[in-house]
Amino acid sequence: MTDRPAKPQGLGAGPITSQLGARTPQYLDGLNPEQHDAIVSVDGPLLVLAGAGTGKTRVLTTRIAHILHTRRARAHEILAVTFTNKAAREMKERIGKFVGGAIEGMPWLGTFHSIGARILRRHAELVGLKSDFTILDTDDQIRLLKQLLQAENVDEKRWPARQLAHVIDGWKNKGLQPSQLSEADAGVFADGKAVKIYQQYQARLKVLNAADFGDLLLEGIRLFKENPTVLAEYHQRFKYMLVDEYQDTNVAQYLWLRLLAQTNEHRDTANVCVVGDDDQSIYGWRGAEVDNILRFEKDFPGAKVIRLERNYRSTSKILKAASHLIAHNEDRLGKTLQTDVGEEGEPIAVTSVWDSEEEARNIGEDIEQLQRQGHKLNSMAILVRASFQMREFEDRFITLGLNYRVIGGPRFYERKEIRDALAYLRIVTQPADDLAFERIVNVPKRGLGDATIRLLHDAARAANVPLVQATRELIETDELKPKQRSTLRGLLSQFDEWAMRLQTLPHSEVAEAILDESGYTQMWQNDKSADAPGRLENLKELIRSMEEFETLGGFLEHIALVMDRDSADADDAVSIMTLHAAKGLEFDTVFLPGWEEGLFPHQRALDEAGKSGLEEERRLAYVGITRARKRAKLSLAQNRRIHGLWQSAIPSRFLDELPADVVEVKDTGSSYGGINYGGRDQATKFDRRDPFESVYETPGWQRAQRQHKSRSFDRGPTIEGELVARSTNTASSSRYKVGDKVLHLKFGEGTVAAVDGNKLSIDFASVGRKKVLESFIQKP
DNA sequence: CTTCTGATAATTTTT
DNA sequence: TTATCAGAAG
Repeated sequence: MTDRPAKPQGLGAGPITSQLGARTPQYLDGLNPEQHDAIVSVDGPLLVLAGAGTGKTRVLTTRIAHILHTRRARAHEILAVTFTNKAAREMKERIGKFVGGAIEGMPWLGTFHSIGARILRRHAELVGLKSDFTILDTDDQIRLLKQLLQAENVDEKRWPARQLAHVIDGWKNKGLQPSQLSEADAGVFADGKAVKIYQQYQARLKVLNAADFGDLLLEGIRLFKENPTVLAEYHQRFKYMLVDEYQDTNVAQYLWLRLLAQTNEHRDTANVCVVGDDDQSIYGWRGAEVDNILRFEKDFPGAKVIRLERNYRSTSKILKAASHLIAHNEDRLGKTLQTDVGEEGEPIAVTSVWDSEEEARNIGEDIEQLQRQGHKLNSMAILVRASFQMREFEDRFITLGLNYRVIGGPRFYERKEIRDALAYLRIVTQPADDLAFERIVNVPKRGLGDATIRLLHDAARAANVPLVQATRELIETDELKPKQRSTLRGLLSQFDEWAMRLQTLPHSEVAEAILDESGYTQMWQNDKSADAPGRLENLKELIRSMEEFETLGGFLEHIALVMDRDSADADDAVSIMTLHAAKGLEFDTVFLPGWEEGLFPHQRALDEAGKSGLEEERRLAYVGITRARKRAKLSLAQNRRIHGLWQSAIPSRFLDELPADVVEVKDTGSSYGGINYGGRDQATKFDRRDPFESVYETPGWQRAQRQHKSRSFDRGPTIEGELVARSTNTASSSRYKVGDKVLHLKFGEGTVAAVDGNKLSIDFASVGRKKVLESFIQKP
């Protein structure tokens, strides 16, 4: 019996019942042919190329509903991976609607990391861990690496632990264990010691019974490779696999998936469906390989490819602008989005303003105006390239009394007080957790300083036991001074006491007691600083959220892996977030500020990844514009304060890449010059010049010239035929010397008082001494 | 051992 | 501009 409908459209079927095939299921109503095809093609490998706003999530969730409905597999036999918790949650909700609320049955729907952790815990002993291992976050990671660097006598100034963490993360993203690295891979870090320390780091993690984010996948790969029977178990379990945002997978994730999707004697076809959009790949810096999506057909021979190109979100003008922009990228599979909205809509507005303050003011006014016209704040969003841009908007909105909400700011669990509290919980449940112990031994202050800690460390290392164990032994000796000894003894007995209480009492209750009895709460109550009350509030919130979890372990897992922050969705508020955070969302009106060279495209992306970096930035721009349903409003500031210093900026090259006929340029009175579109007139491409001045004397031009010259000497990543403005110019020495008379755009005339590389101290006639960047001054 | 001070550095995106 | 860190003084 087949339930596959003959036609895409359903026949107005009634509610979904568990009876098979009686009618065309309702969930297949209202789909376009491609979507329908993507949903019902459940057997064999399938690649769905889903452009922005083409109903990707709908396809994914409906597909799962379809598999369930047709009884091809049961809920626990479907593996569905997403990148973010948000996406996972959304999918759960939507599937829940199809299936009628019984979502309990989708245990294998989640992020790569949460599913990786889940699998790893079941077989932890096979990779040298215990099933209750701790998941370390970046902070822990860095502190651990710091210790290892110290032990290796590496100069931390020159080779910061943070940087090493990046290097190691990079390896892990590529699926590389220390043993798979050769001398040649060591790179320059700390004179090639990186591999050695990576090895030590991994060993240390095992001792600590801990895994970092990368391990959740990397150790999973090792587990599957070394234990074919375990892998076979999952082969049997997962009848269908689905992957969201496939363009964002890194090598490790790819390997992990491929192991699970392997064909073998038990199955000759992999029912794996991946959904993605190469034009929305924006996580290359995190190790994502667009290649994965580009070579899917090779990996899975006979794979079916379906393109979703009908956009149900944006007006044709918005879509045209976005398509035109992204067409400048060379590395893409190529799609042609067509609008289904049937509305031309408003043109893309581009506003040039004097500085970032004015930008915030303008956008604030626009928002108020829209609000007066009856638009909800919830339907508007400001998407920035870098999080520091957010502050200006927040400031402005506070003075305006405009409701806003910041999405994806500092995560709840990254706050100091939360991490401290968690460390207490961790050390109680997990006595081997040295990192947690170190974090809280002297918080609040107990008179246990460096000297004492070092002693504990030495003892622990000598005996090769965790710190807590070493401490237990040390307090029985005279190694410690009496005062410290009794303090430590007291602390340890508290640990024991709390651990005991956890056996019988509810964990949230014990947690509260821990925070009180340790003096941690008191510490913040005594703190007179402005943010102390907020921190206490956060601690309360922490305890409250613990109540939702059955076990403490479950709660700790949630904290480690889930970035969920309760956002008060109920209020009407403008959203402020980064472009990265905006992926997958949509708004009627989208404000895109800061379209300036150096900020967007971001200088670092250009410096570090050259052309591919530029293309990724362009995809980011594409993502930004395609978030808009009805209105996209771009803006750029001619001056921006980067860190204390004013920098002048030139318009983003992306502005030149927009089709002139759907763009409407606005220029506020306070700026001079204008912007030029279409890029036909090269002389005015970076057009922000004083009308009385030659083009070739503008700072932007001069800077570009200088960069252009200096670049022929170093072989840093460059972009052919593009003039790349760099904000800093570390290599060359200054063109100026003390006593030179100079001219600065904002500060006017002045005299050079000191030269420090490319930074100059200048005494200005009008504003006194200021530090400025050489690139922003000129000879009068 | 703690606290204060001054200096210095660093500013993208995140599971 | 801001946060963080090291060093010196208490």
